[in-house]
Amino acid sequence: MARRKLNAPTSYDVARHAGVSQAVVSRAFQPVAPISDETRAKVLAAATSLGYQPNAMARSLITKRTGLAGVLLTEATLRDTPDLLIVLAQALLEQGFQPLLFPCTHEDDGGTALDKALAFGVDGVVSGVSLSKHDLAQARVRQRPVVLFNRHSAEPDALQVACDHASATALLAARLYAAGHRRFAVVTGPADAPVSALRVGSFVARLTELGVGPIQTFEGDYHYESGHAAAMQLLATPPGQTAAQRPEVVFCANDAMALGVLDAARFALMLRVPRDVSVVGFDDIPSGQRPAYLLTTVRQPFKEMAVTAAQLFRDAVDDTPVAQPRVLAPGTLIERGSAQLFPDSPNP
Amino acid sequence: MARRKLNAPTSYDVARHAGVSQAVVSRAFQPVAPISDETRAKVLAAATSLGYQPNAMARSLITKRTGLAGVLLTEATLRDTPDLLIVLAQALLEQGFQPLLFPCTHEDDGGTALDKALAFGVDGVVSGVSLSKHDLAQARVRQRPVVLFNRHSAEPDALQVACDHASATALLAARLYAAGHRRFAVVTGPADAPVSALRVGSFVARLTELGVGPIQTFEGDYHYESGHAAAMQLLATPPGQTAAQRPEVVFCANDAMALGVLDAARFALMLRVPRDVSVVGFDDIPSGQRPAYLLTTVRQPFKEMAVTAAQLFRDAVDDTPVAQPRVLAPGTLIERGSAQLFPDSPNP
DNA sequence: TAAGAAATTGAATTCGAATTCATTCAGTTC
DNA sequence: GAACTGAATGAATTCGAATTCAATTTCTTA
Repeated sequence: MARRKLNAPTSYDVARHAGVSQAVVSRAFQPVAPISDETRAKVLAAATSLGYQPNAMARSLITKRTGLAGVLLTEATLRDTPDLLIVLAQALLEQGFQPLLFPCTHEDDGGTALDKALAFGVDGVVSGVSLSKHDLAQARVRQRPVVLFNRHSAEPDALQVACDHASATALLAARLYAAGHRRFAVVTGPADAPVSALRVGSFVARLTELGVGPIQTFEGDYHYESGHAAAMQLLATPPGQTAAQRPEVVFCANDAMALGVLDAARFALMLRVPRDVSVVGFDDIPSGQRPAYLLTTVRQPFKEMAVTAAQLFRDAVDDTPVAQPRVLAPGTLIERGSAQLFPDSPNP
Repeated sequence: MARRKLNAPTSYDVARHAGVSQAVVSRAFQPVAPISDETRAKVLAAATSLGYQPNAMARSLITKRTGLAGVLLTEATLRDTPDLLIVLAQALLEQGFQPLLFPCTHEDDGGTALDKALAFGVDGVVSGVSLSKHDLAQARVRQRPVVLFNRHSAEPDALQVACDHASATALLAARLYAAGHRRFAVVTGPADAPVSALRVGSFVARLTELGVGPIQTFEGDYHYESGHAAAMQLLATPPGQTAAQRPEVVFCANDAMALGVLDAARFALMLRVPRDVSVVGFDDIPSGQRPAYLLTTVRQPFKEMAVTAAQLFRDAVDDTPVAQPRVLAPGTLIERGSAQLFPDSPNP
């Protein structure tokens, strides 16, 4: 590899310029170090006049710190909830870490991404994709903390921040049942999506507890289109069937699919929502909030979750003992117009 | 700073394990280097058995390469067009660079972000925010190439990939004029947004050429809400005015605002779109494609732009001379249902 | 078979900042 | 004024891999 010259001044250049030793230049750039105020001022002046910035690689080589936070997220997450990346990046930045992004096409790309992140020397990782026991062990050996974001690990001392999907959807199920609904359908995310399993699993479990019979299931892929397809299959009234067999409620593992269901119901199947069918999603993405949709859904407190995750991350990187290694943030049911949530409204 | 121990094996450990010198270990990890196949195999075997990965910092220190690409994007871009980040990240990854994200709250945060990126030792930067001549000069001195993405610089040899906003909106203006429209309004992005200036400027210029009189302007901020507010002001028929003075067309600098205009027109002002008013946006975001909106808009070829930008980036980092330092990608008018684009449909 | 070319190898050096440790100097204390 | 304390400083070392260059081995070729 051809050696290329960089015109960046080094600490020696600054030292010469300021008439001090290289060690003093290094000390001038540390927040607390044995150096007099006047010397530091002199050095800093020389540094700015030369346009000097400490070389990150040389520094990291000795401090074992890069100031980088590996951020592992699925492309689905990036696409559907871009706000998450924004608030997470902001929160990490606030704690002094620069986010190094590892977009994962599949849920099981986490291990590869983690390896790459460790190879880049990240101080730790915030992972919104699943990681195996083995992956986590590897990070642990390397002394790199991992904060799981909306993902779970059996390791007892794993750091994790998640929305309490299960409680929220159990509550939702109870609410819908209390409103008089008895025929339910669910649209799941991909089979390997842990969050979808949690949301749908708890929803179905609660309904089963309540004595609701078989629940139709459609396996989607988190995308709008699969929600649309799901509705066409679940809500169409085939010849020989009556509307009385149509599900009264379609619960979707995320908002993107719920919007697909809504559009299919309204524009393709000519159903009235929520009179003919109630549709509920999960996430509270912006487009669901618009008058064209008014989607009833569950909101995840991303901002708070991101801030918590970043704090956990920093504490773990600093080896500060953390009081609460697992944080569950409550989801909030957002009642808008796409679902009948009260028993008084007559049901067809 | 307390020195922390990392349990990662070094090249010396591998060397001892394989019975060779450290230099040979180093060579075993380079694609082309003076080393025999059997030695390399032996070293690689020892390396995997120890779980060795070359230390990125030590390597960068000497090669002056980190494999990092600084990615500067505004939060508005991240939020409104999350696909851009995904395709850009993928394209950079394909060229062997890991994206280091610098989210910018304001358009003029670019300089700060660039400084930080250089301090982290990125091999170069892809910037979706404006950078001053001074910023670009600094990157140049440090030998770090900058690829401007949908941003412009007066520097003759600046690398840039952009959508041809101006041509697309000029064409759009002509199409709308030809369809018989004469009363126009525009909703701009923030005053300091260069892309908005380009889109709206060219749209207005073309209309002016065609002899269209004064065009109402509303300064938005790229968000849905400001589009909604714009519509309430531009499209409401105040007492003493007639609908004949209402704009026939509202062109918005991006889709997010156009959706706000659409919703306000339909749900707040009870206007029929496109019969009462035509609404056009720019970007082609997913929600505009849905049956609930069917927004007529201009699509940017993000995928192609991202791939081109990543190739430019790699060539620049490798000092490969680039044939075409400035690439303009054409925007495509996507005709859906929110605008009357043909003269034959009668105008009120 | 000897001389020369080509391919491998390893010892030593390098990258640039942080840190250790010995040294110097100013300021106290008795 | 001697002995001591604490703060500031600089020379030397360190981090871990890549590279240089001289040394060695192997392969050609006349």
